[in-house]
Amino acid sequence: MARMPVAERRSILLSAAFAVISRQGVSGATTRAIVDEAGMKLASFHYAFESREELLAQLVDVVVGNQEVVLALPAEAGTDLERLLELGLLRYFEQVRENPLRERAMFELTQYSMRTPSMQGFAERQYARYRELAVASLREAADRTGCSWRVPLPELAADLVALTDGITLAWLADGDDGRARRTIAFAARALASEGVHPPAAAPTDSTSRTTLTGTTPTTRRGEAS
Amino acid sequence: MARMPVAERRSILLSAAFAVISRQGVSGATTRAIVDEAGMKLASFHYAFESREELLAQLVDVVVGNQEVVLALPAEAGTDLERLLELGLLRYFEQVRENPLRERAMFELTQYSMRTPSMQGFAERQYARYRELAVASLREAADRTGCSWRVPLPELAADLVALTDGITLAWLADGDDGRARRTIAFAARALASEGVHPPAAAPTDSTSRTTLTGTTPTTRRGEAS
DNA sequence: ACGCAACTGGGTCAGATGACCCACTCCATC
DNA sequence: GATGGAGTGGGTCATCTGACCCAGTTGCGT
Repeated sequence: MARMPVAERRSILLSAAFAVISRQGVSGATTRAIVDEAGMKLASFHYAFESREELLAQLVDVVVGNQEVVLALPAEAGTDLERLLELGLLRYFEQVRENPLRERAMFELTQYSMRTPSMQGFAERQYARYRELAVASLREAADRTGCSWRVPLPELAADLVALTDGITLAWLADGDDGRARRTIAFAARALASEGVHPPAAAPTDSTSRTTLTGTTPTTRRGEAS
Repeated sequence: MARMPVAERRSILLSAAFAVISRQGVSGATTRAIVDEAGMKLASFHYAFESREELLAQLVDVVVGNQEVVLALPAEAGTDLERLLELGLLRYFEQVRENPLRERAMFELTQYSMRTPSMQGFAERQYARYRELAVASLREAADRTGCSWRVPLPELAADLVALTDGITLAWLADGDDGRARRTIAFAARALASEGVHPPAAAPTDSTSRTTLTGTTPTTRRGEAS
């Protein structure tokens, strides 16, 4: 109803589309359903976007850009690496629990793009982004606990992404909180066992294992193997 | 064209529907697309099934029943637990690689059922089935290597399912074989570290850890973590 | 051979859907 | 306060879709 710049209208439509998709799936996100969700008239849709497909393509872009969590590390200093990872995963899980529809919509969009020729590459980009975020989180977790990783970080990031995906999917399917939390404990254990423990023991390498104040020591390691 | 009993017609239509879904998604599996795939006329569809929805429901049942692999243990006796698990996961992965469309269709059906009220419970049953299969595979893997599990088997099965799901999903998204194999190695390591090693060492418990011929010792343990 | 019920073909129908159109109405600017 | 274009409303149109129908055919048991 109200007059508004195209940009804002587009953005509202994108949000509305995401909302509809999370409830009805991509195929349920018809132009009419979307404008209805947005409280607009059908004509406004084609004023803002060339076509439904164009909106979907843009939505996919926005969504990849906005993706933020794979592992949500808590602010407080955790005790050891495993516990820190577990807390991070639990926090991620809480986000999923709070907003399951969001996750469903993400899976929905991924699958849609996987079988839409013109969107080839989106799924790839999405997972690249997930791993990128995972790398950052894992690096931070190691830094904070003064650990370092035995395997290349990007590789471990892929493991983390696989675990969170699997945990999320299973939880969306059966909603079993307890199981999800137990799997998270397993995931934390598994990931932490790829880390080298911090206690001021024998420095395994020639590098002079400096302070462990939590900021500087980048803990880059094992880029081979 | 040919005359055939309803049962066979139904089964052909179900296969055709699965094929269409793997290519076009559930929403692309219109009655027309399905009968086209099956080489039938539209009327035959409604002769065999009440409605499209009924076909979809039956498909979902069939598919859950046919589900077979989560971990495909090789026939030859593996060396140690980790290696055996890795080989099993690699074999599973080969199956996925050979038939990616099948996996896509499975995810598609899962998501469809998750947001279809009348099919609530399918996703749940599907994951229950996965875990059931995983339990069997893990038990066999332990038996074969004379190991036992430190955590309850059903719990470990959930971990395995999460891992295979995550690995499969990531591979479907980016098709990176190397990464999938590296994540599989990680998964094998992680799972194996929940097993108790076989070598004739000190029996940790009072139970008289009997033979390890690979059949009888059920290796049930830790039902209480 | 014959009857009849299982099965098929080629249609119809109503509703949904994406795309699009054009007369109208605001509002900012001059 | 005139005016031009950004934005809106209420349609239309072709196509797709699920459901359904009914006159015909064909194979099987008798």
